[in-house]
Amino acid sequence: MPVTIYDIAKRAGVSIATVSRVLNGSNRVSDRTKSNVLEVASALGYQPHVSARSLARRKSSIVSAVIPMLTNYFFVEILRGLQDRMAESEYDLLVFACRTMEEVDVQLERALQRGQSAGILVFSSPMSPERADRLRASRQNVVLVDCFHEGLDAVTTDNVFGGELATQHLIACGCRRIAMIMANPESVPARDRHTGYVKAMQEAGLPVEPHLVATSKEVLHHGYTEQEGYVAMQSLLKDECYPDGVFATSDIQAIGALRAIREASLEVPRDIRVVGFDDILISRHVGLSTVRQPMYEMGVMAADRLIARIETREQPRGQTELSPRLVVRRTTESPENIRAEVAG
Amino acid sequence: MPVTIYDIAKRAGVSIATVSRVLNGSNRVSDRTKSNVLEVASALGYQPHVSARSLARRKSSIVSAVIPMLTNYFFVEILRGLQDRMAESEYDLLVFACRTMEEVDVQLERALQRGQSAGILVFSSPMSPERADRLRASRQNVVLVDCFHEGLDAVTTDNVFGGELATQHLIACGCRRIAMIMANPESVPARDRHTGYVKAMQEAGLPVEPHLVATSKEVLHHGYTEQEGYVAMQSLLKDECYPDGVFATSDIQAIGALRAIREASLEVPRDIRVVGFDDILISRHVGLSTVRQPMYEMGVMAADRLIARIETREQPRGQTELSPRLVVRRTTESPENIRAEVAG
DNA sequence: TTCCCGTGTGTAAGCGCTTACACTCCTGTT
DNA sequence: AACAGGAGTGTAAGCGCTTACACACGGGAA
Repeated sequence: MPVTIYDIAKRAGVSIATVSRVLNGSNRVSDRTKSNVLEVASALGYQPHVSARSLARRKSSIVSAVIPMLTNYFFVEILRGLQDRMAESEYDLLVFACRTMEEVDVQLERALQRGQSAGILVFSSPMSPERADRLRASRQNVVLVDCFHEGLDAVTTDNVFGGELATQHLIACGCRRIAMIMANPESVPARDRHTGYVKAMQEAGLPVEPHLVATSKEVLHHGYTEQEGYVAMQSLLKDECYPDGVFATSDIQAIGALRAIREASLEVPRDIRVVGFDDILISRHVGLSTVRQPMYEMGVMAADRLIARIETREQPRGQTELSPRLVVRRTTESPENIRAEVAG
Repeated sequence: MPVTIYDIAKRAGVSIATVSRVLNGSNRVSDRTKSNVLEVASALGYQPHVSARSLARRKSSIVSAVIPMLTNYFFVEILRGLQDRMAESEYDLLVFACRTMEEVDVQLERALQRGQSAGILVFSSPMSPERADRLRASRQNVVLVDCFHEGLDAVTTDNVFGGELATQHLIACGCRRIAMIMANPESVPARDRHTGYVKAMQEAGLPVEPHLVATSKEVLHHGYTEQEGYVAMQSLLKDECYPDGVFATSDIQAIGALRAIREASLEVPRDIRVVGFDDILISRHVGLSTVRQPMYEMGVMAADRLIARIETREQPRGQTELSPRLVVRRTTESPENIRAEVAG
């Protein structure tokens, strides 16, 4: 049986109240007693009982995160930011990972059923009215990450802007027939990135041709997969007048696209330039130009948001939108530069 | 303030004991009362208070997992198996992710400090005597995953056998100068895979040449990175008499190696055959031959092990070793087959 | 009828901790 | 010398739940 504050109290010759006060850093204890108690506690190897503590304090130190597609580097990175910040504030992270989008509601329900978490984070899950209602009805502290609903706290990136950045960059590289590889339009970020694409094209006076947009119908991972990128690129290449630039809604799709291009014996960036989205680990090594999402920061911000909400219940909605950043690499460099690089 | 069993009791006209009994599925309650209570409970939207419950039951429903390098698909996949199984048994998963191996001890300490978890899972962390002692001293339920220590429960794969499988396969493909790309030897699995490599080479009567083993000294991720694989392969290619087969201790390293080979204008599998380890998602698309670890199953087994230990405290050590499996893809196929495939 | 026993329910004592309130000293005023 | 007030500590009442034990009731055996 583990050591309790009673054991410490007895051994230190004080009451449990005093022990508790010392452990909680109350200043209403004499220095002598304080150091004595601390000494005994560590000698006994005392570890507070989390459940008892949160029961008495009427607050939990556990935060639940519902994460679809954890296989995705993007989420892992957010998770890291989240956890780092949460740890600083003494919160622990319960992870409810879902493989598919259908599983989201199941896991969400599990997370809500636990009740009494300090808060819940929901990642990248399109907010149907039902889902949003369910979340609000739970009366728990909720923060959305990479998804949005007015009426709920959220941390997102400006995906429209990201789409613009990518497309403008391709245009600046001299591309004129710019294609887009879209994830499943169920995904709001995918739609937003497409909006940015259209906006940039129009601003540049380029025609937006529907057959240049390859849209995934895949349900699994909302089509954010290597395979879907590969297939999409293949279909784009069928056209004898193939595109000279491609913007994919994610790096992993872009990597699939690169494979299709290579297999078609075309060369990047000479024949086709490619820009992805996210900036996952491997992109740097593959030399993929991309729009970097500040993933780690998203985690940090989400944590801050949630903590703020937990500690001061009533407060205005907080909706943070972070800006993505263009990262230029080999897949959009001008061929001369690359030759120079290889030579150098 | 949330609904408690008192509210239900009052509304249903019974005592809290009865409510509790109903909620816990005790059969010592009449059917009438039972259905009545359940009705009231759901009408009120009752959600049990986890902390109160685990305090009263003297057992927690939370399991902590300490995971280094969660960025790695391997871990995510194990986590999935783990969580699926844990969920079935009503356990929730607290995740302590570490980016570097140094962080392991920090997170481990955090996990242990929580105390009163139902159990702790430690992933892929070399068991120094101190670490093992710390774990045992905590008197908590511990299961190691992908690492080993006599005296602690563990779920591992047979890495020596995996190394043999890979090497034997390369030999069977006709390779004679077989190189190995090693992660940091700090990693026990890496060492074991190397042992398997040596074994297979010797059994085939092939010389084990030290300069054919490129060993990473990288600390981050123990060298299980694309970049380290890339660099290692480059160094192997410096030799004018370069290898005709390469076994890498992980797929991600193998992918780095493929890039180096491509950049050296050599062709896989014609000039060099490559085998990885793990079978991460992308390997299938890249066509990388590999030794598949049953990741999901590892998670499931680890969960089973831990649950067994939790529910029946004293019992013999349980150490499960799973067998990896060879997966043959393009990077080791004979060139004719590939031509056939492309044609077909 | 009396006794026994099984069934269903209530009472109350915790689980380990926090914290309001009460109390005891001790110091510094007046 | 009497007393106010603050510092330090203890007592006890919870937090929401589980569960041992007690008890009431009814039916069957004697």
